Amino acid sequence: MPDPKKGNSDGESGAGASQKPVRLKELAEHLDLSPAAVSIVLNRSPVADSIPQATQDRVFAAAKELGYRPDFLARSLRSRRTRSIGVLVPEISEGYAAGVSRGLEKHLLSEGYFYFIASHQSEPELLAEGLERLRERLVEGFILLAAQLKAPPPLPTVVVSGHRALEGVTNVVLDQDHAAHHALSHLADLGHERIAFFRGPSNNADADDRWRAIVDAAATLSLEVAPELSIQLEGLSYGEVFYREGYARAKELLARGQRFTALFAFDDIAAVGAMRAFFDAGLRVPEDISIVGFDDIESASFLNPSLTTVRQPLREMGEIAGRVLLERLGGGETPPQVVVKPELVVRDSTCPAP
Amino acid sequence: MPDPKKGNSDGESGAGASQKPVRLKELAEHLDLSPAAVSIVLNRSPVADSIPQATQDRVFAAAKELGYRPDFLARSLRSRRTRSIGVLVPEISEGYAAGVSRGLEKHLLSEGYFYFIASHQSEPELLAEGLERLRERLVEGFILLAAQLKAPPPLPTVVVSGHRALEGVTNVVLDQDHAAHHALSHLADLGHERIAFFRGPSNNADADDRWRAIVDAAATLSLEVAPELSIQLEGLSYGEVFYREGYARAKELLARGQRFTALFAFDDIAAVGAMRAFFDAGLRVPEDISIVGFDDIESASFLNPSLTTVRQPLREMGEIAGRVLLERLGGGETPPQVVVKPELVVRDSTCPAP
DNA sequence: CTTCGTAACTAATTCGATTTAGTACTAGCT
DNA sequence: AGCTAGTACTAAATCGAATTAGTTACGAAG
Repeated sequence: MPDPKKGNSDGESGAGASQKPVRLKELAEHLDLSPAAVSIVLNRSPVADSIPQATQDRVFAAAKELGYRPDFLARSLRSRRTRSIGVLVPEISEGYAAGVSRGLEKHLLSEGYFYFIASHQSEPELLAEGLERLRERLVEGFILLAAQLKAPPPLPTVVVSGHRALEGVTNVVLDQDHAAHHALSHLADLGHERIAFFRGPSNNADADDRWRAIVDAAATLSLEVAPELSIQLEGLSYGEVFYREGYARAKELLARGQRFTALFAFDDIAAVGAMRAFFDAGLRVPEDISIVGFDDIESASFLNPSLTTVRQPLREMGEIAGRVLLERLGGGETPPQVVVKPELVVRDSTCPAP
Repeated sequence: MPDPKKGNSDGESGAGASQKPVRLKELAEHLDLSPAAVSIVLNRSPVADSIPQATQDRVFAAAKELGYRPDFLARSLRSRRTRSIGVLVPEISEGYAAGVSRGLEKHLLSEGYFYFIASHQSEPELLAEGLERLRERLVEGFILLAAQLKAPPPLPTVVVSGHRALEGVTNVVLDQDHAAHHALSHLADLGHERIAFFRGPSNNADADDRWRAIVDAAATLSLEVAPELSIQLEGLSYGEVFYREGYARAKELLARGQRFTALFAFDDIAAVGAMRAFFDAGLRVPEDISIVGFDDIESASFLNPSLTTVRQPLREMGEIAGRVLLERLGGGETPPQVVVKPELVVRDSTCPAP
């Protein structure tokens, strides 16, 4: 006799009712076939060639009718493929990471990959722990943002803004030399000679390379990088806001009492903070001080004044990271490095030196 | 004779070498015990009481020595628990979603949960598909941001900014009435009578509720909500920037030629866009037009002028979402709604009406 | 001296799909 | 008739751990 569970002969009851999923075995019984046969058909495995089309059609029809979905865990356990990747970002927040993250989805989702995300706060221990925990979950690869890896990770990895060549790792990096040259020659053209610099925090993957590029470019342009105008930004403790750091360091810069007519900030966020500090000190931007940022975050063109900045194609870098990792996972070879080009976006925060 | 693979008798070779993981079976053989016994000890299952402490110590020591990590898939397949949750946000980007996302990690990671994240672009079909794909991956629950659910999802769910009461769903919402009242009474106190409004896009979960709250609050304060000053923001197509929408709608507002002295924008991003439009039209903020935003995004206090806004405790809302979901998953009861309070942050974008 | 109880385990099943090695049957060829 | 070659499948092993139902050995109680 029929037991008193709610009868649902339709497999696909629209409402989000949580009826228990159909299993391969049940589907097979329904079809009067073995689970093996059904699996073979559904996965279009090579052996399926010998199975007549009529049967195959029956199988697909029944699978659809009963709403069969292979169990992800069982399948992954067997195939050792999870179609998942792990993403570690410095901080889930505005600015840089947000820009890159937007690009990640593009290729991944359409290929059936999902990603776990977590933050590493620019701390090596957190990064290492994140890698380990994600590996336990059998992700197939990593995408890391602004991470300073010491050793090659155990899985295919793409690092956005990674400057160390490591076995099995593809670095997606901006051409920092071009970037620095663009920014500084723009300032030089405007007649700026006393230029202040925000140097990136030591725990930032781009900081050293960008600084080196700045020093090189300055030399080429016969500009001075004055130590008394160079400010080292500090990394943030968890949850702090980087705008504040730009603000504080700009105040410090002003307190030094040194004359300068322009600031090249490490990134847009710090630039915005600095701009605020200059306003608070009664200075005008750009009339008294020109500011060049870095990144071209979404808000950059809407600020007051709008921000002249070196544009990193953040979103594109995210897309590249996703695509390159997929290629790797698909067995393709990938280069140790992909270099993307920056672009100087001149807006209203720069003008000729006073 | 030993085969020519690199000998590693130490289980824990520091470098990220990808030696194949130790299995329960191997560990058991090493210990000269059955896999069952080892499993029982390691999981501290009740039956372990009858196993002498000495043996237990041996097991733990050996597990550590060999670097044994239970296979996540095998374990999950058996236990039907994945310690994963699914997060769907409107867009991985600056502003609202970034703020909330920052709060999510707090409780989840420390409890061993990771989350998949994907965007739903405020489109019901993408949301539904995301839910389905994530469910296939056997996430244990969902956290949704600004999602408009039609039907209750099949798993424990927390919706941040969800205004529909649904079975099994906890909504974390802002008290929109307080928010509207704060903002409008601030403007009323400053003598503003002709106030323009940006109404949220129809695909935004907060839009209707907030608009209703605004209309109610205006009535209470005897303020007029003039149709000719009310502008409907449009939802965005994939990848667009919301600043631009604020900018465009503000231009449209100006083009109507109606006098107004203040704007209450749907959110900070739209407010920033509008501010830019006003500047471009030769208007001053706040002297000619006061602006009140909504959210208090990270940059709000660093803008020029800094933005008066209704603060949503975004990060806290994220934390709450994570905590509440964990409680649910742990078997606890959770309320259908958690209401958080807004706060008016008065900065420099508002001043007495001209 | 048998029986019971318990300590200390182990064997076997289960989770749900994939995959390899077979098997039964038919058709064709000599 | 006997043999091969397909065709259309199925049975059983596998992935790696968790769990239930036993099993063995030993000491104590009757």
